[in-house]
Amino acid sequence: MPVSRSRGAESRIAPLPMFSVVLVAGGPDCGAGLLFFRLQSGAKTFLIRFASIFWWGMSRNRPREEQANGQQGGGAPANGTVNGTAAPSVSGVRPTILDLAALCGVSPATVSNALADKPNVKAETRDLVRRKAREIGYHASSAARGLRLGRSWSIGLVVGDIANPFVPDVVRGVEDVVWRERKNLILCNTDFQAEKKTAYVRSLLDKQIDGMIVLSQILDAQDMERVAAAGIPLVTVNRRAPDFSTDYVGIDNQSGVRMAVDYLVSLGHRRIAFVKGLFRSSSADDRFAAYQAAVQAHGLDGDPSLAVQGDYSMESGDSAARSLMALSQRPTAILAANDLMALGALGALHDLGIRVPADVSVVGFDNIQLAEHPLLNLTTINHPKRETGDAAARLLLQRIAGDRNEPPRSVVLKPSLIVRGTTAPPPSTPKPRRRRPVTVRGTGDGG
Amino acid sequence: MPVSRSRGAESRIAPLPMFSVVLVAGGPDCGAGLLFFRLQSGAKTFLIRFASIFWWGMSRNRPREEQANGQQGGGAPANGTVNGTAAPSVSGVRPTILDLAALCGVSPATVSNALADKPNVKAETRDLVRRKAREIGYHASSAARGLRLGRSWSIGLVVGDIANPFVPDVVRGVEDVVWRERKNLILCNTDFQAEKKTAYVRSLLDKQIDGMIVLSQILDAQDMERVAAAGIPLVTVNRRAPDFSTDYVGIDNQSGVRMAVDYLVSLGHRRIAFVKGLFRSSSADDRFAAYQAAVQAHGLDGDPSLAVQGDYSMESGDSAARSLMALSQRPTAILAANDLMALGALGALHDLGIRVPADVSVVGFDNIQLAEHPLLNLTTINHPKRETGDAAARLLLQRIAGDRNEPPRSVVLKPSLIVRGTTAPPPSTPKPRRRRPVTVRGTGDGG
DNA sequence: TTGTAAGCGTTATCAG
DNA sequence: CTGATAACGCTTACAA
Repeated sequence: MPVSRSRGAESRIAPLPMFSVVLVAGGPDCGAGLLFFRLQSGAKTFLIRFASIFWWGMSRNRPREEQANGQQGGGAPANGTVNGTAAPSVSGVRPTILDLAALCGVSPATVSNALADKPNVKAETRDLVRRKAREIGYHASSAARGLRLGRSWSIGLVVGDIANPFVPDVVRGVEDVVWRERKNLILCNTDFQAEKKTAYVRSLLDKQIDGMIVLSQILDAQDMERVAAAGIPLVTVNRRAPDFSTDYVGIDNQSGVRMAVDYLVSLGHRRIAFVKGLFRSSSADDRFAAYQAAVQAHGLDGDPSLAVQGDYSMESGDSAARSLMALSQRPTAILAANDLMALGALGALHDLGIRVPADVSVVGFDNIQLAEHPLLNLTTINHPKRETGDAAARLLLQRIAGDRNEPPRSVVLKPSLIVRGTTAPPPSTPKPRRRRPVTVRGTGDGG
Repeated sequence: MPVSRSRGAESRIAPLPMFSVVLVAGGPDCGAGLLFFRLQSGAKTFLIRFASIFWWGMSRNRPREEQANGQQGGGAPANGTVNGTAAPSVSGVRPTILDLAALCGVSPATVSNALADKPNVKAETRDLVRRKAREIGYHASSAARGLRLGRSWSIGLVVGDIANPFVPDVVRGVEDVVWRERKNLILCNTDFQAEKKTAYVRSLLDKQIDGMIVLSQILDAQDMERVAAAGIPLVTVNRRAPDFSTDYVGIDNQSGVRMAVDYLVSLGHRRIAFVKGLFRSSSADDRFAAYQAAVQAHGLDGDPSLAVQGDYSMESGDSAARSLMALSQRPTAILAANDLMALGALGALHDLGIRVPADVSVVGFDNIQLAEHPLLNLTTINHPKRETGDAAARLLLQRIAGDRNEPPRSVVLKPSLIVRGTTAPPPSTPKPRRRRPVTVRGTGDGG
């Protein structure tokens, strides 16, 4: 079927090979004559719309059984203009609102209103539009809609390293909430590189994202300013930006660490080592400060060599443990600023033939999924990861929907102590308070 | 500074509270008089542009030192139209190409060309435009550009569960490649729910994504058709869609399983159990089929009760191991279709007091990050995860850039055996072939 | 080398 | 209740 015959169309249809022509919508039962064809040629598909012809030849609400064929012969010039005569146009297969309007015999405005469930459209019309829309598979272009409305229905999620076991759980929480509003998630993995971070932020702003969540990192001042200037709501997670106050979700690191130390002390430990997290991370600072405070509060051995620097990686936990065990006066317990380092320490101790928890106790922070594996069985502080993502997303959505001038809100989640198998009284301690049975998921120590 | 004085603007500026007015760009050294102001009121920021006034009062390329103030008094009607007189317009803070054009004293077309590095623009002009663009922080709206060009510079990544430790590594690989072309990643977490999958696909299509990667799942026929009809390149990973041939990245499951079985046999095992993956997953099928083939090839005990169903979760590995150990004739080795199940099995065996590898050997598949932890130390088949993501993204980008009619390509990655501490000769076997030196520390003592 | 103008597909406004 | 129309911000023929 040489559809490409018509005059005005040739310039757009280009050299057409053999096409199979299939009626997609329209026809006797559709109220508007033969209208939509699907052209298939190999993998390529086009949708031909005779939208304009409809306007040209027929009275608006004429019901059906029109001359159901032969129309494609009529040459016609301009295309796209909804008024006068027009040629069939070949589009990249997506029907537009104009198509749908023509198909239903209403104006595009009405289609828009009908689809948006605006009150000012007759139920009958609305149903017609909806039905036809489904029929031809119409979906509004989000580019067009975004351009018009200045929104994009997507939110940017900036993470440092998605492969860090802590991160995906948070992402999961975010996704869950965001999905409920049918917004999309744009995942930005910065590798903690300033340049990549900046570039991603720019890209997100160009995309007119509705909002942004930044996980465990800070944006530099300029980026923050850009985001603020664009009026994009921002929620920071785990790490506050200095000098900028934004909505924030975090965890009470202080009380988390405190619980761990308290628990260790209750077991009888006096020399408790700490493996610090990454430099310049506020959560790392918080946790370390809390450790120091707790040590002081309990009047423990404040030997500064008990605090060693790590970087949140398993390797750093490994080497931290080795250096601690090399100390002339070993600690009897190691508290790490995250689970990965605690697991690293566990590995090192195992290697060194030091028994856990008989010789040394180990406590982590985060409670990543594998921490509960029977062979690891790590006592740790639970960081509610999914809840974190959930809260961040909620905060963001509220901010998007609501007043942007309200003061920033914070959600600080509560950590909890999860006692597993890597903690016990220190060696040669004349049994202190009774140790809880392992595997119990209690919080706080029995005391 | 009562900027809102001018006539035509009032309808848009709305009831303005106190604003602080800051000169952003323009001024004596900018070639176009005072042009850009930033209005700040509380958290809200506006950018005021006198773009049109420029057109109205001044000759085009007039250099500088114009009447540098007092312009805002002049009432002016229409705004946005580049010709005649116009009022200052208040936009949601983003300068548009028109602003930049006016600021540079050139047409928007020239700005566009300059920014796109088109050859037909004088170097001088190009540099001017670029400089000014940076100065006022101009960035093209991707909605507008996307609308015009029908692309979006984002690619959809459909995963089942981002929290599965296998997934983030693949995502990481994808992100890495995609980022190089400055495309964004839209993360779609389907929870393996058909309905969510469909909805996400639709949403992605609405967004005019440039391409799509589907990880470890299949889209139903209708979704596949939609994607194909929209002409969106699609790469499937780990799992082929039946009836649709697409670009594909996977791993040679067969040879992976074969390697594992061969290795176990070489250690002397004859009763090798298999923990199957999720029903209806092609990779699970492949791996199970490969197991069966290998068992047959080696003439091993084909006892069907040695094959138990799992679902890729740790729990299912746990219960699989328990049921296997409850058999009257126990296997001497357990091969699991993924690491999570293998780890679950490890846990169960530990619980049951069965020594690994002394009593039973365990082999996993995937080599997730924690498998190498000294306390787990799981012998496994490495699945190159990052490379998988990398390859998928490459394939996709090539397809996007290149001819979409070329036949689909497949990349099948090679697995490799990673011998760690969970494998050894079966008990009471009069030393078979020499066992490889166990490179890493043993495991399974537990306490 | 630059400018003009026509869209891309929506939705909001306002008029019927 | 429905329709015409004007944006939204950009790119790309085509014209100058």
